[in-house]
Amino acid sequence: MKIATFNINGIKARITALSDWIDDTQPDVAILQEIKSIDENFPREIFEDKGYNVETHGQKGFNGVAILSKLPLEDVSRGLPGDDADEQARWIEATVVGEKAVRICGLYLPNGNPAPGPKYDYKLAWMERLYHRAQDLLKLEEPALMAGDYNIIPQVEDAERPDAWRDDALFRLESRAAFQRIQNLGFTEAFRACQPGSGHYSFWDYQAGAWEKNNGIRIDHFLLTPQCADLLNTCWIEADVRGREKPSDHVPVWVDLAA
DNA sequence: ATGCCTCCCCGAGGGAGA
Repeated sequence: MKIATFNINGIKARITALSDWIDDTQPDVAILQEIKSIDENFPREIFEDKGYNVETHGQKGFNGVAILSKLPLEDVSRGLPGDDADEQARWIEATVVGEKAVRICGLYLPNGNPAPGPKYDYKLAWMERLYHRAQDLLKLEEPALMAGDYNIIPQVEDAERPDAWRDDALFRLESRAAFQRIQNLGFTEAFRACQPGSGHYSFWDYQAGAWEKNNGIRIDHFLLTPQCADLLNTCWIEADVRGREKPSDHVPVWVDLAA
């Protein structure tokens, strides 16, 4: 089962690029972030016509997540538990049943800048809720993954210019510690399990020729439960998508599971 | 980089992103 996570930076602006990418790569499951659309305006029929089931959790103007799947999406749940007052659409989960059942959680973790400040407090509080959801997922002892735009640069080798990010919400020690703390529960970070070394990025800013200079960061991740990690064949970043016509500023990250 | 683009809201210019 080939599963991709992709922050598309607006479904309206990315319909053509996303549609072409789906046609070319044929993911079994595509986990999307920043659809920037309410559910009613998401062009679901474009993807249904390609054979995908579509589940969205959108809101007006920004944020918004979705899952596309060739296999049925079962037991769909929207919103990260732990704060009923949180109105931001950043979490969706569903079960996909192939050779094995896999619980798929799609997430768009808050950016958190400027840090410190209320937006950074929201990021850390959201990560605390994520920690608790991760704990509950582990208790099921089943294949499950949490994938998406984490807005976390895990290590210095995940940025071309780490010094420029030192005090940024994506790289501050508190942010990285919160991400590591979730992994320490027993999750496998799929890309690092497959590929050591520096220079592998999933985001390049639109500004100042970041793509041309390869001034990127790696912030889109897969975390796998032990039962899911046992199924991991490979994980890779499809970086060349960033150089295509009218690209998102993120590129797809993939896992191939024996499921 | 105190944002050099891009996206959204709409139908001008501001908020948000990372």
